[in-house]
Amino acid sequence: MYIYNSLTNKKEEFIPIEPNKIKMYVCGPTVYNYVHIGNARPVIFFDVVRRYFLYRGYEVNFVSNITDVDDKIINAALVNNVSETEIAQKYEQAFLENVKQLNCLPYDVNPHVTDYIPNIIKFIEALEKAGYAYEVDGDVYFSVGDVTDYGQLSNQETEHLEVGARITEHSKKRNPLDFTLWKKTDVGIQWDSPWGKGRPGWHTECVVMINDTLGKLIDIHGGGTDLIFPHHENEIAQSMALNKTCLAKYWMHNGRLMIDNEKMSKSLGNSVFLKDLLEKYEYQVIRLFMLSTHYRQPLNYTVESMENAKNEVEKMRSSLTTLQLKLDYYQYLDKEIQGLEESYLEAFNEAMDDDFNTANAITIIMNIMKEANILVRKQSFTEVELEKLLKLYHTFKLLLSILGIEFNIIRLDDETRDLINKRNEARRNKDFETADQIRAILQEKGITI
RNA sequence: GGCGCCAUAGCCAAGUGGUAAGGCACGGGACUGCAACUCCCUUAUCAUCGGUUCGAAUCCGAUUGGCGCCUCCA
Repeated sequence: MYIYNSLTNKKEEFIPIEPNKIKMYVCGPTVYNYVHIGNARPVIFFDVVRRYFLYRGYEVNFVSNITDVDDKIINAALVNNVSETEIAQKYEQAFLENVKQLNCLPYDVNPHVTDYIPNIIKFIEALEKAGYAYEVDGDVYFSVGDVTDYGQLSNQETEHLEVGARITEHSKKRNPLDFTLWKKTDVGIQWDSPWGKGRPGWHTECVVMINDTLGKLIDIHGGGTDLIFPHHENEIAQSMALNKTCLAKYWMHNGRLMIDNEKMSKSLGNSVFLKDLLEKYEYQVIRLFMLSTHYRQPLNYTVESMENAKNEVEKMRSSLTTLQLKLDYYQYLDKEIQGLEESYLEAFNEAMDDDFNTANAITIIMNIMKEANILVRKQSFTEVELEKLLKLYHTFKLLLSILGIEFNIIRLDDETRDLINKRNEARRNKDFETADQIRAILQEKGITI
């Protein structure tokens, strides 16, 4: 298996630190508002990464944080005249609900910054003691200059970064690239610390929570490309300073989601909340849309591409439904089979092993669908054909489930089988009125024939 | 100013040196009592120019256009 590593800018063979075990961490949202559809991309993609690892027999420990301390949360609390906790809990709940609606597997752990304040303080103290941090008037900064290789993830040279960096006039930083570890505050939520009252900066939380939940060096750290600099760069700097590790062996970054070829932003007024999209489209459609493009490419959200995905999902549903109903009708659905359609599995694995090429993986699923559709059209089936159909059915279903796409298809009971028989008989007798009546009854049960 | 990405049919999209996967939509046809579903057929030389090569969408250079990051951001 090969994974593109942002740290080296190369596809690298994936070798877990511990055989068959994977520790992965994906940066989660800051819960100051409902998440937008851009947030859904890493959520869906890394869920598929996890599902694929599980399918390949790995044990996966999947952690994603909830950032519940942040300026934006504090502002939202002030504006609405409620506590930060209230804001954070409301939007965290909404976020987790959306994640569930997207049919993502539940996270193993969702660490919260507010639960890690003592650890964060300890971590900053250790950095200070080791000479990588300095205090100025109650603020604590990380000294970027004291770390070698700063900029290796984002491929930035320190001197060039300074040109574009915004240097505030009264900056207390020794180096404009230095970032805040602890921020002295007078307003909003705050904690006591050796440096006085304040709250932690953004970049430390992830390192501390990763160290605590997963360890000092994990297999995969994921997030959007926009987090590469400065967030992930600063995580690495802290980890190198204290733990002498680059925190994660493989750094994976998904491309941005665009709306009509424009960046999604509040100022452009083109943000779309995930919750609103979920009202418009089934989760299968959203997932297929998100997975139809390779994860490192930018993905453009348009009404047209959503409709496109919707049509595809309808075809998948109808194909799988026909397949299952046929097998069920012939009392063959629950039969045990040995093995699946190996050639499709191999092709699927090959696509996914190549840096999670979901676009190609979807093509393989389409191929299965095609073969099944052709075979299932027959009027009657031999034992061999039924077995083939059953294999195709299970393979189809399995591969879809790795993409997190599942369909609930009704099971037939004897009564329904009877109805189907009666309808067939009516049609043979050209009694189309009865046939159509039965069809309507079946339709109501969710059975389209 | 620095770093980086992208440009393939109406649309989405794979392919990264050996002669353009797949899907959606459109059109034509088949099946059907009608319909839905399904099936078959049809659709591009890969932004432009130049170079390397027996051979390039794929490598190199230039140009044009679009985008991201460097400040909170998935």
